Amino acid sequence: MSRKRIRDIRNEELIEATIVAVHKRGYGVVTMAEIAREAGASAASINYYFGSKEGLMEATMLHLLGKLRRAMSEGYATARTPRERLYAVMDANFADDLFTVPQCSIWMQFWANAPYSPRLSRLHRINRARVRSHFLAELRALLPAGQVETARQALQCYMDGVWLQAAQSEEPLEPEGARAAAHRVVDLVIP
Amino acid sequence: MSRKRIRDIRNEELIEATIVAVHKRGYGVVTMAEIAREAGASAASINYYFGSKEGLMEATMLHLLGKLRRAMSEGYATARTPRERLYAVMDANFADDLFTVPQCSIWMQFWANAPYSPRLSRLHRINRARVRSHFLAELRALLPAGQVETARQALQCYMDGVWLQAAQSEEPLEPEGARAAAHRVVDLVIP
DNA sequence: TGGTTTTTTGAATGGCCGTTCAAGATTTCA
DNA sequence: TGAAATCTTGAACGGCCATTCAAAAAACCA
Repeated sequence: MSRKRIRDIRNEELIEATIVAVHKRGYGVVTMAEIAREAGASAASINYYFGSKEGLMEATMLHLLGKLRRAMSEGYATARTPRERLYAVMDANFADDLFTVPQCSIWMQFWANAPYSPRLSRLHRINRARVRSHFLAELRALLPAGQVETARQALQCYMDGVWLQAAQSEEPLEPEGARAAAHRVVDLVIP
Repeated sequence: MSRKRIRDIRNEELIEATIVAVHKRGYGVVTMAEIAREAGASAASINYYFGSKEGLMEATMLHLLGKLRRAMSEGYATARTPRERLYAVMDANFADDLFTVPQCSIWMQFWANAPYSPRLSRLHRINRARVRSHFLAELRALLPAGQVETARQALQCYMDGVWLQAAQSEEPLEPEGARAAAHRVVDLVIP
């Protein structure tokens, strides 16, 4: 029991430290030593737990993707109509505990590096396909077939674009405002 | 005369090589030697012309931003109505000689690294503000004041999102299709 | 053509980083 | 409690890279 615990605690601590350190310095520049310092540990212990720098990055993204997936499932559980489910997808992406500058930063770094790392690009593909199919399922119930794909692209690209912009922000974000704006965009696309 | 020429020729060659090399390997990972090899030159000569790796990146982005600005000006010259000018902004962003995988890759790397480089973030701010004001000017003529900001965000984030997605593509892009899709999105937002 | 300026580069410099490993500290549990 | 398993880390290793510099090569011009 305890054997599992320590590993889990360290994993979480190191992943949190990774998010902060990568946000501060950038994926390509941050060093193992900096991440370790952020976590109050040593660079060697990161390799003990994650095997390599790339392994740590993969674990960090897995952590964030899981958070996103869970947030989306929760929203789906209470939404009753297709439109409410579209809102729910947006709300999950702009949830209070996801839509923060450090996490948007990480996402940005993730996107930028996915093309050069098979392990990251695999995660990227899976996540994107999942969001895409959620959108399509709801839009098909709301729009004539010919408009579904345009609307999906508009909404999905909008979400990515908002994150991209958020990663550049020098002030704390306003998740509530982002959700409200996203709802208005949904309403714009689905009159 | 010739003195100017050689410098200009090398600048252009090295910038083209930078686009290709960064696309292949990623900004954070690509080395001066790789860029030099792509250009058929030596790493030392890059420093002779650009002073440093950061200088080269700045010059490369300046080059791309210039291309975008010129494409946008040209489109504006022939557009007659606000809606046509919105199309023109989109068409410039998805122009044949801009909307290619290597160039979208560079843009992605640019976005990801802007927060960590004052020189890059300055360029980023300037460009974003310019696009923003173009959008606002046209949208104000087409929508009630209360809807302008939502529509602007929808369109601008859409553009960024499309580039973000394009940077991940493993096949050549279809600029014509992207422009058509962008027009449909404009029509969705401005009925 | 010959001297001057501009361009090019190979080699040297100085530094940094991810990973490994052995040894020590801590925790576990019989 | 004491041996075994787990965790932690300082130090060392091997490698790589941006930048500099002196000297050669090329271009220019009088």
